[in-house]
Amino acid sequence: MSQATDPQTTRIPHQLREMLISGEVAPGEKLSEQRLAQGLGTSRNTLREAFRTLAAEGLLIHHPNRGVFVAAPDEAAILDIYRLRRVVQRGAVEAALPGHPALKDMAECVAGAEQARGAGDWRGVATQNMAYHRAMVRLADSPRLSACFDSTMAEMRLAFGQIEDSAFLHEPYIELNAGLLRAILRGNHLTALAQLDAYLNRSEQAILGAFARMRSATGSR
Amino acid sequence: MSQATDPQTTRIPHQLREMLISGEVAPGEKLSEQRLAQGLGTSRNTLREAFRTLAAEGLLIHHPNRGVFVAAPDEAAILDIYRLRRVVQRGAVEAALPGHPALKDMAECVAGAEQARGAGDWRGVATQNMAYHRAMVRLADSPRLSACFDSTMAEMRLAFGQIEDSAFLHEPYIELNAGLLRAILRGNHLTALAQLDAYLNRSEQAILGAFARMRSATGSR
DNA sequence: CGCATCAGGATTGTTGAACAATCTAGACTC
DNA sequence: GAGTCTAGATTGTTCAACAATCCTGATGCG
Repeated sequence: MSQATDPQTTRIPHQLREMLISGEVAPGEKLSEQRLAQGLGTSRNTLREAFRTLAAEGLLIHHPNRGVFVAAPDEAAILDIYRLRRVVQRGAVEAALPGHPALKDMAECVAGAEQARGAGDWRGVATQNMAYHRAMVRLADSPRLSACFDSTMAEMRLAFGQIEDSAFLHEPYIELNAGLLRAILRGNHLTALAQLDAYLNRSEQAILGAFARMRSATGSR
Repeated sequence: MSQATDPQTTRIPHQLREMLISGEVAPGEKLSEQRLAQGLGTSRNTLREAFRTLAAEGLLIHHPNRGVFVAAPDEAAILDIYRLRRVVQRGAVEAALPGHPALKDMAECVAGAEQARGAGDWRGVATQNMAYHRAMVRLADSPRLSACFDSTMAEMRLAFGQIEDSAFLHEPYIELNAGLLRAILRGNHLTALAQLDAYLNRSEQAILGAFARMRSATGSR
């Protein structure tokens, strides 16, 4: 999957991104230049270039003179992300045209999520759910908007990495996603928007709740 | 204004960004590592790190093994940017709450634009216009959404850098901006949305028209 | 004349070493 | 126990070098 085509310049950032969204490195963790460069088989300078790319995407945080850390979105970040989602995804639904290719992608994500649920693969459900929403944003036919939304969704992955990523955080949304898609396909934008709001509110609450439980379980800060 | 605090790591990208949005380097121009590093008083490696940051923001384009170029948004990019603007700015207007601090910023931009027009400073009018719209997006209270919008607006600067940046590309919008702000302050969201659409359509057409004239004037491609 | 081929030079990609600047951790003092 | 200080580790930054790639112009052919 991740082959060496252009090598290094493109491979290292890709590889790093994979490590981040797969949870191979934990949110908040410090990434040592020396150690990581050795681990990736590259030099410090090349790795630092990749750091800049990922930092600009919001996946890494650069503290001058202190090092780079895996982003660890907190409650404020979640609120921010959902404010963004409300704006972007509402816009996408309103822009939806019948027969748009992204609608097929969304349908496939719903099917894929159901299949993953059947296999008890909650991580797969989460992945399909994210793919579903990214496909939804593609309804707006704006690569720039999609790019912005995609990196925001990658940040969400880092949020999930901090909380217990259990089933009930994903299971309820399979049905909501399916219903929302049906409303869009039916051309019923009002219903679709209402269902989108319902999804976003419920999802946001669930994540914030998980954060609250984490705070009270482990040390406060 | 641009002093050396954290030096280098933050100064070089800032300085580069200034060069880009000020038009000191032309859209499409190739940036030689050796020459630019010397000009900025830094090393190739440090400059390359800055390149990565700016490339992630969309201001520079990185062609592997060929070099980095100043982004030169074309017609497709303009269409894309305006699709994004429609989604984001509509969302911001809908989210606007009475008394929001950004409303004062918007008012100041309108005043600033009128003043610049009085002085015949069209570049100043353009700057105030952009600041106005960025303030509008701040109505949504989402730093991430604002960051996305801000870098998109920076790209617009590069678009203007390619066309004749004459008065009529900016003058008409001072009034439209003022009217739109009044509608928001009045709490009349429907009128505000209508005026926003009017602004976006007119502005988009004007830019695309300028592009068309440029194409027919200079060589096609 | 147009076009393919092919050096040669220039530029980017990438690394390793080195040193300055800064931070971090642990020892020490009071 | 709190504050201070030193030593070590890490980041910031540069340089020099070489491999890989691209670009330019010259050459030769049809």
